[in-house]
Amino acid sequence: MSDTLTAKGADTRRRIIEGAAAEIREHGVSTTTLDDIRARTHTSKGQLFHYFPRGREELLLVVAQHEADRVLSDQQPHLARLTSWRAWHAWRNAVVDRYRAQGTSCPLSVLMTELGRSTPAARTITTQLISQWESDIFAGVRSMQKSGRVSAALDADRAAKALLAGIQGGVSIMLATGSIAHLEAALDAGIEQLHDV
Amino acid sequence: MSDTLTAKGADTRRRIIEGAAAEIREHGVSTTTLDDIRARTHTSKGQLFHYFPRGREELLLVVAQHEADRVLSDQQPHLARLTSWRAWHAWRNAVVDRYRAQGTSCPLSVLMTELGRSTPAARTITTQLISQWESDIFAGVRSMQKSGRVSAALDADRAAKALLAGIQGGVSIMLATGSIAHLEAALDAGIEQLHDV
DNA sequence: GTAGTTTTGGACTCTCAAGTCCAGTCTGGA
DNA sequence: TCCAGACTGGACTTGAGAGTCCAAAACTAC
Repeated sequence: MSDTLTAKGADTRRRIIEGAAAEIREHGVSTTTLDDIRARTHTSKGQLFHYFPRGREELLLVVAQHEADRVLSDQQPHLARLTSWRAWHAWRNAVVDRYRAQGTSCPLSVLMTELGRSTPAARTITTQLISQWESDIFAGVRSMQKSGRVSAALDADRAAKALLAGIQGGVSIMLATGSIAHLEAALDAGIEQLHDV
Repeated sequence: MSDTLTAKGADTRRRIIEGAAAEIREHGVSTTTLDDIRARTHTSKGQLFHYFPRGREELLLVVAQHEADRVLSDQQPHLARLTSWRAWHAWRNAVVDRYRAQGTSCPLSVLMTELGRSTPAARTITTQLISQWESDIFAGVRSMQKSGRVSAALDADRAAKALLAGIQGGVSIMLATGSIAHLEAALDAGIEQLHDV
C-alpha cells in the first residue's frame, strides 16, 4: 500500500476491514478465506494485497484491533460512568442485550479465542482490551466507594477482575450452549457482591 | 476401521488420540495437521485413516470427547464432594494449581473455543461438559444449604452458573494475558458469595 | 502351517487457498 | 491536457494438507 490514500482508496480499505470483520464474526477465522472476503467486499485479489501488503496476517491484525475497539465502544456510554446503581444496571442490561442480539456472531469471542492468540501483536491487542475494560470497571467500583454507596472494605481490584472473568465466561458459555443464563448470572452475582461485604 | 480391534490395534488407536490431543493442546486445532499427528505418534497416513475412516473430522471429535472427560476428571475427587468449606477450598486450589501448571496448553479452552464450535456433534460434547460441571457445583451448593452452612435463601442455581462462568472466563483471560489473577478472583468471589446473602 | 483378517508404510492424487504479477483504468495536480 | 502515481481485475504460480490406494507385514484362529 502506498503511504498516501485517496478518498476512494481509504473507502475501499475500510470496506475490506469491515467486510472481513463481519465474515470472521459469522464464520470464524480459520474458515474465512481471502476469497470470501474478496467476494463479500466486491474487491479483487490485487486490492487486498494492495492495501495489506503482508497479506492475510496483516489484515487479521487490523481486524483484531477493529473488533477490540468495537467491544468497548458498544458498552458506552455506560461503562465509562458507573457512578450510581442505576448506571450499573443500565450497563448490565446493555451487555446482556448486546450479546443476546448478536447470537453466535461475536467480536469478543473471535478476538479472545481465534484472532488473539495467533501472534504476539494480536496478543497485545487482547491484553490491552482486557486491561482497559478492567480498569473501567475498577474505576466504577472506586467511584461507588468514594460516594459511600459501596463499602470501603470491599476489594475493588478483586471485584473488578471477578466481574470481568464472569462476563468472559458467560459469553463463551453462551456461544457453546446458546443460553444467556450464565452471562446474566455472572453479571448479577458480580454486581450484587458490591452490596455485601 | 474394522469392528474388531486387536490389542495392538487398540493401543495404536489410543496413541493417536492422546498424541493428537497433546498436539492440539500445544499448537491449536487449526495449525495441527494430520502430518504433525502422524509424526508425533510414529504412525502412518494409512493408520490414521484406518482407525478414523472419516478422517480429520472424526479424529477431532474423538479428541474433543477425550479432552472433555479430562477437564472433569482433573478436578476430582474434589468436585464430586463439595460438602464442607474445606472441600470447597481444596477444589479451588486444585483448579488454580492445575491451570497455573499447564500454562497455555489447555484442554478446556481448546474444547470450548476451537473444537467445540465446529460441528453439531462437537457442540453436544461441550454442552454436556458445561451441564455436568454445573450440576456438580450446584449439588455442592445444595449440600451446603442442607447442612446449614449456606443460607437457604441463596439462589443456588445462579451461584453455580456465576461460578462456572467465572472459571471459564478466568481461564480464557489467563490464556490471553498470561495472568492467573482473574481466575483466582473469580473463584474466590464465587465461593465467598455463598457466605453472604 | 495356512487362510483370513488386521495392521502398517508410504507414494500418489486432488483440492483449495495464499500470494505474485502485470496490464489496464482512474484521479488529482501542474 | 497530460502524466505520475494510485487503484483495480484477474490470470497464474506455489505450497500445503486432506484423503486414496495398495502391497507387504504381522497377527489370529483353526
